[in-house]
Amino acid sequence: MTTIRDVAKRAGVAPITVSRVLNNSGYVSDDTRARVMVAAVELNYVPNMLARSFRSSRTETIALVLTDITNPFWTTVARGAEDAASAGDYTVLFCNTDEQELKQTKYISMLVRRRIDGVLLVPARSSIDAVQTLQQHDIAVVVLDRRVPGAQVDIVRSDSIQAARALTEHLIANGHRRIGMLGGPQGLSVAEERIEGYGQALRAAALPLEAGLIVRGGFSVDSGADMTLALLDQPEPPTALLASNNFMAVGALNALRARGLGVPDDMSVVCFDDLPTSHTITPFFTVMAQQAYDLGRVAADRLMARLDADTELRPEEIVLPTELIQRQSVRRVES
Amino acid sequence: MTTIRDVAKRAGVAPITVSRVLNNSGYVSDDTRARVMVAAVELNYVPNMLARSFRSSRTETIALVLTDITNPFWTTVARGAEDAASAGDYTVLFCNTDEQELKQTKYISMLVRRRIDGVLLVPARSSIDAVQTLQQHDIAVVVLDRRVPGAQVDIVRSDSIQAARALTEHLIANGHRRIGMLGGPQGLSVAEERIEGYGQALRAAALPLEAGLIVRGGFSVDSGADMTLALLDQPEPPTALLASNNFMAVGALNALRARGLGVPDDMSVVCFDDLPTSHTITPFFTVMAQQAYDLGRVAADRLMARLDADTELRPEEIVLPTELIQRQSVRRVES
DNA sequence: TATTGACATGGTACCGATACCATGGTTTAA
DNA sequence: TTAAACCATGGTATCGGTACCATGTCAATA
Repeated sequence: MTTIRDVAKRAGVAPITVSRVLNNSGYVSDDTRARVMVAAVELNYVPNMLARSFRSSRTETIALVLTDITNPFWTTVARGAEDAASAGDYTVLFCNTDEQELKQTKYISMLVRRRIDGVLLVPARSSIDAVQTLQQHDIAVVVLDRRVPGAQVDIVRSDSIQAARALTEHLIANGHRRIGMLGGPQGLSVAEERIEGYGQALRAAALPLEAGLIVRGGFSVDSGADMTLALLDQPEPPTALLASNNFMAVGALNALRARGLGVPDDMSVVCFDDLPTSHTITPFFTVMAQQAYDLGRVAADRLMARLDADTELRPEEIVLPTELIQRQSVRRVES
Repeated sequence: MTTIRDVAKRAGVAPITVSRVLNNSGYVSDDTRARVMVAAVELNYVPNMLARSFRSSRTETIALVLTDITNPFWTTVARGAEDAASAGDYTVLFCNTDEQELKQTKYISMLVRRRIDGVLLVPARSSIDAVQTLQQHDIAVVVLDRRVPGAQVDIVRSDSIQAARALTEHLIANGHRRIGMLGGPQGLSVAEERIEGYGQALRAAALPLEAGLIVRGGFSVDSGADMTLALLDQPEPPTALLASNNFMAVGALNALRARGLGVPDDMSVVCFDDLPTSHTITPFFTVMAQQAYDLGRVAADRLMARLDADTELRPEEIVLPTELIQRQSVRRVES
């Protein structure tokens, strides 16, 4: 394997000069630069990033720690982050936590060992530990999608309260009075906020907030189905459901179908997070779409800004808008 | 930042002994091991993988170079690869080529600079260059999904010819005589093989192979729509379509819908690669499903076997079975 | 008893780049 | 004219681990 020294010898300069040429740092005359370039090409020189990173302690790598890459919402976020990082000459490492704190801890410690430059983190729980561990090791962090109480950290997210409120109001405007809420895990900020927004809309419409209409579970198809069945088994079931994400909504649909109920005829269903039109054959759900691609892109840009900044940046909160897309899963009822 | 030397000093041993403890290599007495462990914990020692990788020239990292992570087929492959790699203590780097050779070249060169241990490669074109570049730099390669003519390399793939033949036979068995083939890009082995299997089925059934019924394009929704329109504009359009992947099939559906044609009433449609049930609300397409998760898992396992092997392994071809899943997109016609 | 090999530990060099400092020459400003 | 600032290049140490080789103990074996 040819090294910087081989190139230096061939070009008749010192290794450090080759380094300067390759990194565009310091002063190098055009003549020397050309000679070095030629020598490098002739020797088919490939820089050893390990050596460079080791010495300079910059890996030019960031990590995206998220919950589940198989959810198209996160896939899109990942794509946005990768495109932005790639444009800034950073490489992205993806880590799936499956919403499990243990996996998250394992990944975080791996990232610290690797001396990664920065992390885009979707915290598995809203615990502050992961953020602190990273910050203690001087690794830049941008949190996505969720708040981390008490942490001094950048956050890029959508306005969940407002979005949930708008979705709920849409149902109310269509005459629904008993709306079931399929909530996310306890203690997760997005989950709490969506429930909060739901509550705000009910209060604003002077509708009763029934605890029995709010159920909680994970962001998965199975959980969505379970929660739906629980709501259906109530003495007075809701006429509409608000699912905290796309997978839950699909689960709800499955559960309703199993009970012989149709959407929207027997039950209206709305949810967060659209499914890409390339996947769903017939776009069907009325959804509150988050700008998934932008979420990833903006977060990556912020992280890189932080990495390239000369001075420490003040933590910032960036809130992206959401968009209500009306389709066929809501029926107007008489109220 | 505490180093191995700090730990050694505290434990009263030589740095190399600490290294032995941390890597479980060589002989270390239980007593010494315990002392070192304690010292490491007390000092909150975090190994520097950069230094280790630099010296040992093993990064414990593999890359998955694929065409488009937003296609759920590839997402699933990625998940399979990551789970397997993770179990073997390897980290995975994902790279999207979008089927563009330029991007692929850029990524490959980045991976070489990073001295990655191995690459799972879905070649953007069936060119041998990428494989050779990697092998020249002593980076292990396993090719996924596609053949690379002339390359001495492991391949993990499904049997496309057989699968396409079976799909076509399914259409023929349902009375279809004029079957349109939405083919993939020229020169891509999977694309060619699917067309080949289609042809075999026609020949076996003594049906004419009309060149006009075979169109080619990319593995995208838009391309699927374009190809479908081209077939519809023929003097005697087909009664069934075979799409070379899931996205093309969605595109076909869109195009048919735009022309006011229904599936399966006016046109039967089958395709390769299922869409996950968590995404599609109503599984609809009759598909030839590949074992996407296993494809990734098996490939990663093979790559790791290659990396851990003492001797050079002979290139192997691993072919995974596919499964025909019948749903609602095929209509029986009178023949 | 002598030899062998498993066990346990350490010394030193080195992986390939860059940080830091030093050295001249040339140009510009006071 | 002289100091300061810029330009161009090099020497050397060093980042934090591991490879390689050396050394010594002790039990098993011939």
